[in-house]
Amino acid sequence: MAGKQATIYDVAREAQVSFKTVSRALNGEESVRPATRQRVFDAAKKLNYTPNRAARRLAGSRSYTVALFYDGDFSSYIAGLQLGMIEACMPLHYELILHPCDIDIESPTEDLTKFVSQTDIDGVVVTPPLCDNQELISALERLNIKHVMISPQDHDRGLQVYFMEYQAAYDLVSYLIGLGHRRIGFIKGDPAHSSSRSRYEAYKDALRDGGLRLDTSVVAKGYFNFQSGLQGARKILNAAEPPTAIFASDDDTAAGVMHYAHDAGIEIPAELSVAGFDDVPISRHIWPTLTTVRQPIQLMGAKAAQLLIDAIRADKAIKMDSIATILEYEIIERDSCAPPRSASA
Amino acid sequence: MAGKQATIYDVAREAQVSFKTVSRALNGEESVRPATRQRVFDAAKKLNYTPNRAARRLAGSRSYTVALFYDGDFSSYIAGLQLGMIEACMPLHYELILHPCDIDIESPTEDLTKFVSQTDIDGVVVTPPLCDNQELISALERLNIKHVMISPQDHDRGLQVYFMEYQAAYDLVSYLIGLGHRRIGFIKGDPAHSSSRSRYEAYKDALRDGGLRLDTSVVAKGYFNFQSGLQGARKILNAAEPPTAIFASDDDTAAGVMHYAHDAGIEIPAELSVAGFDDVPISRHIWPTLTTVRQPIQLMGAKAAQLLIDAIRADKAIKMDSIATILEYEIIERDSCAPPRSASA
DNA sequence: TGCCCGTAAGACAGCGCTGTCATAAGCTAC
DNA sequence: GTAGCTTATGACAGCGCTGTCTTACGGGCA
Repeated sequence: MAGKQATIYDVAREAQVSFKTVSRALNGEESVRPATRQRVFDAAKKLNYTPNRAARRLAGSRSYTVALFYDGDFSSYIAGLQLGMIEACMPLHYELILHPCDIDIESPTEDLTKFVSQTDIDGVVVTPPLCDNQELISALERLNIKHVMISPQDHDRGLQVYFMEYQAAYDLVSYLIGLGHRRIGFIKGDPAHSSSRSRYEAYKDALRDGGLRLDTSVVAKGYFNFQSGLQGARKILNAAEPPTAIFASDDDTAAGVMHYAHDAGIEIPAELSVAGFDDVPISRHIWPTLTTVRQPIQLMGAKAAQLLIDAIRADKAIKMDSIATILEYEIIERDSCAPPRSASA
Repeated sequence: MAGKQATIYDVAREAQVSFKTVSRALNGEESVRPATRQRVFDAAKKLNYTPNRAARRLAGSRSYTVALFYDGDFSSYIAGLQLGMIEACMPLHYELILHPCDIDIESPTEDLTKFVSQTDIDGVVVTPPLCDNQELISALERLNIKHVMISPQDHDRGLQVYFMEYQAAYDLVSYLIGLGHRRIGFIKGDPAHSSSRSRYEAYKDALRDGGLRLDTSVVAKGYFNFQSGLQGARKILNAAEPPTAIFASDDDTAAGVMHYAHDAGIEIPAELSVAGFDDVPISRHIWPTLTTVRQPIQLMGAKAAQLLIDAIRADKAIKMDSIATILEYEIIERDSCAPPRSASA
């Protein structure tokens, strides 16, 4: 049954090295010969060894714990990042703590400072829009807390994981244009998120490159949620000259657009094409199924955690060269987009 | 910044006793003179002392960590439980670990045994369907690991948190009958979950009590997912005598039903009423919005964590009698249900 | 051949607590 | 006043690791 948990001494005996060497090998420190390292790994595996977290924390200056710092609801986006992070943390024997930033009560920076001093974490993954909060990022740098940003605006500073948002949005709008749409509406994302801006820029650029002109009467503000979709659709579809397609900045917003269209008796995709962004589960469950861009969310979480832990370890161990990890996206064609009626007629 | 954390030695010096006496006083052990105890408390307070958890864990027998044990996807149901648990654990200085049970690779019992031996957790919250796995629950009892079950089948064994599933489902079906429906279809939940059975029983009982007869040609199997809804709807709506309403065992399934109906050109709710169960976000985003039963998921998580930690702390007497927390549910009326056409005509 | 130096591995001292045992202090009973 | 007991307090040894210092080894170079 549960037997006794193997200790570092057991592994040391098995691998015929001192326990300190086991510690070094397992923590990815430099000065261990590859052959020795392998022996240690084999022994650890054979004994099914897991380091005792309490002991590591007590003895070391590190806590072997990283945090996921987010703001707002625990959305499926955050859930996906969390799963990816757990996946990456587990084999490296790191723990993950979730930290919802209580932005209503105090500034993110204060909240973070308090949190870090209380929990003694080694690093943090910062999600949008917090990763674009200059004050917060500066505080992290000042406190010398390792951090990885997810999809930040500024790609030249710090550790980060992102994918080509602009390019993805550009491709999606181009796809709609390719379908024959000449009037394409847009619902913006939350202005606090930098990706909102890049998606909007991509939309404008794709229109221009497709020979179409920007008409702000079919552009609505939004906040990456269902409500925004509802309201944005109301504005856009009641414009003097309504569009034949709407690109919503995320899937929840797109769901809102579709909801409004259904209520108004507008057929999708015959009368209106709708495209979203993210590929969260709802995009598959909604009717008709939603054409969208797949963000590799879980993978981003995993990469972020890896990058973070590498950085933490690099303080005294193997140095990592990569600063940014750029991931692939994919346009998922489903049923909510089709050529406009005028084109097919 | 965060100053240096005071240790037990600092408190001992301040209170002019040995550090062991501090430990005793602070842990509420018997043999400490009241005056001494008071001195220790005052000193601890003055220095703003908090015991170091890593050290306690290492030296003592407890880990101050609990786990959430689940099987399958990280659904919004699990996410809700997690949030509730975090909420309850934080103020009690307990940590939460997520543990997805790798049911494909090995038996839940093996997986759990390995997990427990590796992580040294003090307790675990077990979600459906794992909480109905007799072997697993017996293993927990045998290993003397404190555990709380969420919505288990057997309400007479162990610690648990649940709400009146049967009653809720009964009420929902009665509501449909009250609307005038005489033929009501049903899509079952995953047979591995005990709640699937109670929902089905409730459906049958409500039909009977409403003077309707059970017709298995409008009952379909299901697995608490979108696909099941799609398939179940195909079977039920193509029956010789299709129903005017369908009660799906959960919201995802209901979303599948609605999807199929839309594809088939069946109007909701004019031609078909659809009801779900759970009140997950999709029920509000789908069109039309879904009538469902709200489970207090997050609250269940919080209560479960509380119950668990209480049990851990009260370790002295191992109580085998069950302690249950029963929570309230609520029927949420939205747009997917209406009187059947025949009744309104 | 001998010296220097870099690299791999070991020795050892804690980290801040808890558990166990030993001891000092107090208290009763004669 | 002292044996015989209870109760309060202290001493001490770890828990299983990490950090730092030290040593053993081997290769390059004059």
